[in-house]
Formats: sequence, structure tokens, C-alpha cells
Amino acid sequence: MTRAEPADVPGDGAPRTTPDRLRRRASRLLSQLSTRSDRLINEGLAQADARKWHYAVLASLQDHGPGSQATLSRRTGIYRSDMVGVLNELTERDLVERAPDPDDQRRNIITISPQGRRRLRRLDKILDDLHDELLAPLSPAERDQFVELLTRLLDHHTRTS
Amino acid sequence: MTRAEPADVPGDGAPRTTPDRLRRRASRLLSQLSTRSDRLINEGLAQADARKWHYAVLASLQDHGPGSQATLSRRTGIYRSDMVGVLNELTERDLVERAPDPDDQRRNIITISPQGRRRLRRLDKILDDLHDELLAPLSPAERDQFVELLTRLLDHHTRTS
DNA sequence: CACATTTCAGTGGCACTGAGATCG
DNA sequence: CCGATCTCAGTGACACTGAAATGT
Repeated sequence: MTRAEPADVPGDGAPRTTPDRLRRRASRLLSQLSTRSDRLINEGLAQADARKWHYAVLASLQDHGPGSQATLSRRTGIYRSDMVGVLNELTERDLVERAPDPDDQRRNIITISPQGRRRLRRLDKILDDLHDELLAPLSPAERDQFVELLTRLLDHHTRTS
Repeated sequence: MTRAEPADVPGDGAPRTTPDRLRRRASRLLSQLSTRSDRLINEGLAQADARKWHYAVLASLQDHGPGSQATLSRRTGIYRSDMVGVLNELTERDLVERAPDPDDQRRNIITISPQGRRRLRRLDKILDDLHDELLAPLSPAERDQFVELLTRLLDHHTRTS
């Protein structure tokens, strides 16, 4: 039973190289940092009466053109069932328009409004600042590297699922 | 079908380097990847009747020695209120022991049991494999880089809050 | 018939709040 | 009285499920 294992315990002795497995697990770093990031972004956007979903939908409409709710759902990663509520909020604020598709009566076609474009520009600025805060400890090159690594990982896990 | 015209950049803005702002926002990459990662880890650990919190607590006890619930909470990042439930699950499985602190009647002192150590070794192996899957697209050097960047960001945001 | 789309009601894990009881 | 600890009840955002209604 009592094996001479890594039975090192606290306090008194010399600390080993890095028994600190907890802090090195990428999954833990990822989820903890994501929590912080989400809070930062949400609080920042809340001051402009917006949520991150608003930005995602508006940016998708601006960059890739109008689309059905299902299309938007795929483009933004927002779940189809949740897209309803997001679009309700956006139409309430007159940032997008929801009109039935004449070619396919099941669908709604969502288009961004001029107000939506204005709002998007504002949100983009806010987000630039928030990301500056989020990535503050990293140099510009490191920020690119970070985004690149995240992108490759996410791409891999979206294609293999 | 897809009659989405490539929405040319609108008259108001100069075309950015990439029109794909959505996919370059670190906050979005972070939260989406974190979701995938969490699912991967949780599903993997579920097959061993474990959750990631179990690992966090056991690893903290092994690496830093016994502690009160509040101490463990600080070390693992698990919220004080949620620690109760986690420790209930761990004591049910005889992986830790919860005993009142003779020096301070408010506290419980949590210690890892031999079974807990065995379990921790098993979970560590499982997590090694899962992280191999999580970080599959990255070279060993890139994995280190990734962990290092995450660590610096997380440290920055834990100290400045 | 199959399939896709929009919508709603609900689930479960999670970070977190608030408060009560106990104790230093 | 102040503050820390443990505990429980509850909140809110989120990803996701399941199913109904409607249409292709």
C-alpha cells in the first residue's frame, strides 16, 4: 500500500519542479479564462444595451449577407432554438428585419437595417477595446499567435464532430 | 438554395484585412473552444464516474496537502458554495475524508485517502489522453506555447480583479 | 413519405448571490 | 461586534433536447 510514490506533501521541503498539474491542464486554463473573458465582454456590452449574440448576428449579416434563421444559426454558432429570442431582441431594437421568404414559406429572411449597421460599428469599437483589455499581457505577435492556435483547435474540433 | 450574395463591403467602411471578424475575435474563439473542451473532458471523465471537479480537488490535496474547504475552494477555483456538493460526492466514494479541525471548530479538514490517490492516478491518465485529443492539431512546442499564453492571460485577469 | 424550418417548453451544468448558523 | 467558515436555497446565462406546427 504505502508506496514511495510522489508522496511529497506541503510546506516544509523544497518545492519540486512543478507538481502543479492543475495549473497546467489546458482544459482548466481554457474554461477559467473563458469564464473571465465572457464576463468581461458581457459587462462591456451591457453598457451599450447589447449582448455578444447581438454582435455575432449583426456581424454575420454585414459580412455574409442576409440569411434565414437556420443559416444564421450555423454561421454564428448560436443554437437554432435560441436564435428566436436573439432575433426578437434585435427586431425590437429595429436593428434587423425579419421577413418571410417568398421562395420558401418555412423561412424568415433576416436583413440588417441601417440602424443595425450603425450599432455594429459601435459594438466593433467597444469590442476592440475589450479585447485590448483581454489580451493586455500579450504582444501583438503573441496575440496573433494566440488567435491562430485557437482557430486551429476550434476548426479541428468542429470538423471532427 | 443559397442565394446569399457576397455582401460587398458597405460604402461606409474601408475593407478590413479580413471581413471575417467573427472568427477572429479571441473572446468568441475562447468560449466556443471552451465549450468543446468541457464536453470532451466531461464525457471522458463520466466514463470513470468522475467529474472534472473531482480531479481538481484530488490533485490539489495530493500536490498541496490537506486543507479546509475554503482553502480548497481557493486552490481549485471551485466556488465555496459548490465545494460542499463536490466533497459530498468524494466522501461518498471514500476518496477523501472530511474531519473537523480540532484547532478551529468552524473548519473541516479534508484529506485524500489511499483510494483517492489511486483514483487520481487513473484520472491523470485519462486526462492525458483527453488532452492529447484536445490539442491534437498542435505540435508539442505549440502546446507549450498555448499553455503558456493561457497561463499568462489567466494570471493577469485573476490578479487584476 | 422524408426532411427542413421556426418556435416553445424544458433540462442540466455552471458560476455566483444571499442568508443563516457556528465559531474565533 | 467583526469576520471567517460551512451550508443551503435560489438565480441567471448558456448549450442543448424534444416536440409541435408548418411547409417543401
